[in-house]
Amino acid sequence: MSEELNQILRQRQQKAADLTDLGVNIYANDFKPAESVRDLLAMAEEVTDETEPGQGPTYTIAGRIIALRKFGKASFLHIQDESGRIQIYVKRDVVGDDAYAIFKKLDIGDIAGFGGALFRTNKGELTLQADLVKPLTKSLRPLPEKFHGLTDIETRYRQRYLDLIVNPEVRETFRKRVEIIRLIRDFLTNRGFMEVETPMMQAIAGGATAKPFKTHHNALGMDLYLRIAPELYLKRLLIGGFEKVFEINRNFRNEGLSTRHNPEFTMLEFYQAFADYHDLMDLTEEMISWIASEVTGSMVVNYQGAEVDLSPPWKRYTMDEALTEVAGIAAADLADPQRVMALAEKHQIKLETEAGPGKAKTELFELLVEEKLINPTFVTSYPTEVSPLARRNEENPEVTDRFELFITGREIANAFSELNDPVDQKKRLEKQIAERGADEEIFPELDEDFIRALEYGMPPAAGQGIGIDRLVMLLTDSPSIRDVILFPHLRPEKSAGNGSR
RNA sequence: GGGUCGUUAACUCAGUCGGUAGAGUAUCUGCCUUUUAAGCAGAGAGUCGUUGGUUCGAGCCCAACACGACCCA
Repeated sequence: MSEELNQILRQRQQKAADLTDLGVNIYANDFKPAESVRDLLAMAEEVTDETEPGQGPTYTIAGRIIALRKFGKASFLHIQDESGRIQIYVKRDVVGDDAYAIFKKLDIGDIAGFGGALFRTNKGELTLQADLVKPLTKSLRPLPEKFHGLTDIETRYRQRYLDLIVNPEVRETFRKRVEIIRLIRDFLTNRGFMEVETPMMQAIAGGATAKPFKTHHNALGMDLYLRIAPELYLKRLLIGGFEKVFEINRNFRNEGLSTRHNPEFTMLEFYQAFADYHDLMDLTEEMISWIASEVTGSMVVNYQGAEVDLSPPWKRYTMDEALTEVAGIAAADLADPQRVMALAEKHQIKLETEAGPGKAKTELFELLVEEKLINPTFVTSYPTEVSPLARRNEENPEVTDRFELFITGREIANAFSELNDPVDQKKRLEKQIAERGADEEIFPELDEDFIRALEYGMPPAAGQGIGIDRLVMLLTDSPSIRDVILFPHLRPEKSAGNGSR
């Protein structure tokens, strides 16, 4: 359907022209509301059934018309601003014939300002009786239906502005997201952490194992990569003498999309000198349970029908314990590298030829244990083989002083006591690169400057990453990561503009 | 990358066996000064995702493609 043939759009444009003919600026910006809807709702107690319409103090508010019931010579409407919605009563006798003629050209979706006093209707609803009507912005497109609203998922993601206008719970989710991030800042700042910004564009995409996005700097004539992690830069700051640093920002990974993955996602990473991974488990427990109670009012949250208890202390397993207790694998099998490899084969896990028992064990864990960890669970003692940046355990160098945190079967955080031995670090990164084979996820270049920095001496430290999007999903009961990202990635639609699907 | 499901009016959805494209909301017209999913009466509104095929005839059957959702890798 072409634009000019669409009846509704045509009618709206006609009304806009009619308003212009009546001398109305349909995109005026000369009305400053003195109150918000919230301010008016706060007056509720002062307004009784006996309050005479048109009497009492007057207020001015502005917002979008979201419901409209017109009679011949009077109308009721609801407007919505950022703080809420309130009913407005417009009477021709009160505003006058000319203003009422203008008012009658307004539609659901238009933005307007109103002034007047509060009263209560026969049904007791707090209502502003307008003595002033000021059109502010003409809407040329109809809003989605009032009763069923907007439910089409694709339209909700592509036209998030519409989703936000008509679905209050969506606004609430994104308010909570902002609140969660603010609370994280408060929590860490209050503990002496310093928020920093490190490069999003990096010449060598390090700090994680993932495929990067590639871009190009024209003036320097060089390729750059969007970062897959800020880790190696934050560690440079530890070396520089900042002892507690954190960064909340986007990481980019050139991989598939799912309900748990978006190509750009928000990550908190923080590093603390003279701390180890046990300190970070304590801190994480405290931080996430506190945020949950601040945001949801409780440490017990409901996620997609499952009850999740975030009150500390949280369960702590080594990976072997988790495999034994959750997946029922005998401890003796886990102690024997050959039996571990056999178990992996039995579960049809495909491994690279270079992969050893550490990798096999981790794959078994992901397959058999991960999704069963509903309540928060720290899993420690990750194999050194799969942890190239983590410090080896003093008693058992085959594993690292590392943990991952799982809630509702999903990885929420990853942390470790940092490896600060430049010789071991260089060896492990070189080994990873040498063995990468066809694995494009491993960046083929060693970050020599990072090794050089380590050679100056990095204080013993622990560091952690927390996936903010997944944390927000948990605390807002959202089933998909796209529900907590304002503008999630979608393929371009063929033609925007006429609401086509 | 594979599988399943979906795409019909601005929105939410029906559409039987292949035989004239339907409803509610929204919109328009008339009446209506305390309504709130306002009401009553009437009207208009469609490239049935796209392209091809089968057929006398396709929203419906077949194929490819596009976009999306979910599951799997």
